[in-house]
Amino acid sequence: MPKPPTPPDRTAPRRRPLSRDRVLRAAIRLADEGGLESVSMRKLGQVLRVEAMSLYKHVANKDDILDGMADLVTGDFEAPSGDVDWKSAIRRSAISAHQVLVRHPWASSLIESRRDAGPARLRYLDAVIGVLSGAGFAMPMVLRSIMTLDSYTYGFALQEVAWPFDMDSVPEQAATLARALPVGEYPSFVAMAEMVTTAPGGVPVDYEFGLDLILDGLEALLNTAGH
Amino acid sequence: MPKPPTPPDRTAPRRRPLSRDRVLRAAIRLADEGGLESVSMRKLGQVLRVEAMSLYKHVANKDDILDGMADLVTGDFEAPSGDVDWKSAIRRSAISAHQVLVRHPWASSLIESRRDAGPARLRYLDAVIGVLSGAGFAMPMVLRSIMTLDSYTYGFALQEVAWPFDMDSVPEQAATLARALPVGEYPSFVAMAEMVTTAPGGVPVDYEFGLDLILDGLEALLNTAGH
DNA sequence: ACTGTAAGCCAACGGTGTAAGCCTACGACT
DNA sequence: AGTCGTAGGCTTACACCGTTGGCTTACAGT
Repeated sequence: MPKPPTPPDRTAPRRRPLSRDRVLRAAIRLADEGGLESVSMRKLGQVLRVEAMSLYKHVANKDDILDGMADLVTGDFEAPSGDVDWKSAIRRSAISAHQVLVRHPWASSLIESRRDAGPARLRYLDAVIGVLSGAGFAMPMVLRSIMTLDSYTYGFALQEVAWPFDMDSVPEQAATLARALPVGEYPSFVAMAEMVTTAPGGVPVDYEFGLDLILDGLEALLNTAGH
Repeated sequence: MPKPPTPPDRTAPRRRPLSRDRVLRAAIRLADEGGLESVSMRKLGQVLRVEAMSLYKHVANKDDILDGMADLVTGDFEAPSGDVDWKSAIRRSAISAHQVLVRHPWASSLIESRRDAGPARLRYLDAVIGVLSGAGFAMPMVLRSIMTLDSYTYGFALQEVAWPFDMDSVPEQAATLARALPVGEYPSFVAMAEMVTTAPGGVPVDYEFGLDLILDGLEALLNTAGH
């Protein structure tokens, strides 16, 4: 009788083994639900139905987990394609990155604060560098462009997720905020808050505004440099 | 004999009393030296020669301390002046903010992640809003401009302080980094690294590049809107 | 002189990351 | 078939963390 590799012992539920990838994905799920500070070794072990210390067989330490999480979500960024003009390629990939970052509110600060870039980040950076230098930017300019674009993207996502009110019910919340302020102390700020409360088309907080501002500026620099 | 309000008992060294401000400044000093994660109630009490629990007489909890730290460094930002043209006023204040942020490497992520703005931040925002709307920007545009400028500034500082190598000895470090990469895997990235190692005038990572890019873009929008 | 309160101290609880060691089942090799 | 190395779990323990609650002291005001 060809016994299966493991006897089907019903008492031992035969859970599938841990792996670095399984740990990282569980960590990401935890962070998505309860924020970065709610991912701890013990809670992680709990959702994986394993003792906390067992995680260390698949992961160096918690910092390694954070590195892995950062690189995993970076892997979801859509790398710029070399098939279209540089501007729309970069635009498209930047928007995709921004979407990923708001989907994982904890990711922006995490990625930016990691010391060494993981393979996914390297691959993404490599693609961006390739597109920009292929478009005619000199290397120092490529570096500056990337710094500018990345700073804006991560900074925007960071501000967005820390925004005091969720984007849907802005008006009433901004109103109560304005009421809580010492009267007359911040007149311009209050005027701004009032605009936010009464804007007909909703609040104009769109990532693409600054993105296009930067991209147009870069394009202008590219043209005048080669004029 | 007119006894002083407290008898000069030499055995009790008569340390000067705690205060919220003293706690916050000690916390900032701790963070400057050892990073944000080295700010703990116990260490804080230690440098203030006080038991950890005594801090709670002057501070609600640790989050309150973090809020206070964020607002204290925000108070060091130079608010834009209304006496010069809007562009150089904003430019000046943005550069000052950036300088403060690199002086306190932990501050960028902290300020951006705080939910409610403190008084210093409100005052700064109020001044910026005043200058921009005074320059002729419509309110929605003011909001967009601030979002863009702030995102860039905080994002840049964040990237800058997490930069793998300290800015002085870049070349050799970039060289070893490039050597550590799987050969041929990231060709554009390696080319970039080589540029960095051999750039004659140092690495062109300047905050002002992106800043001027954004400011020029805003200026152009202002002019075409009123054409 | 009494008394209320402000501001320090102390002990303890539940949480964190992780070092060290143990145990057991599996795969490979003789 | 028997042995053994090891991968992958578990257990214990330690040092540190933020914070609750209660205690004590010293000073200010009546």
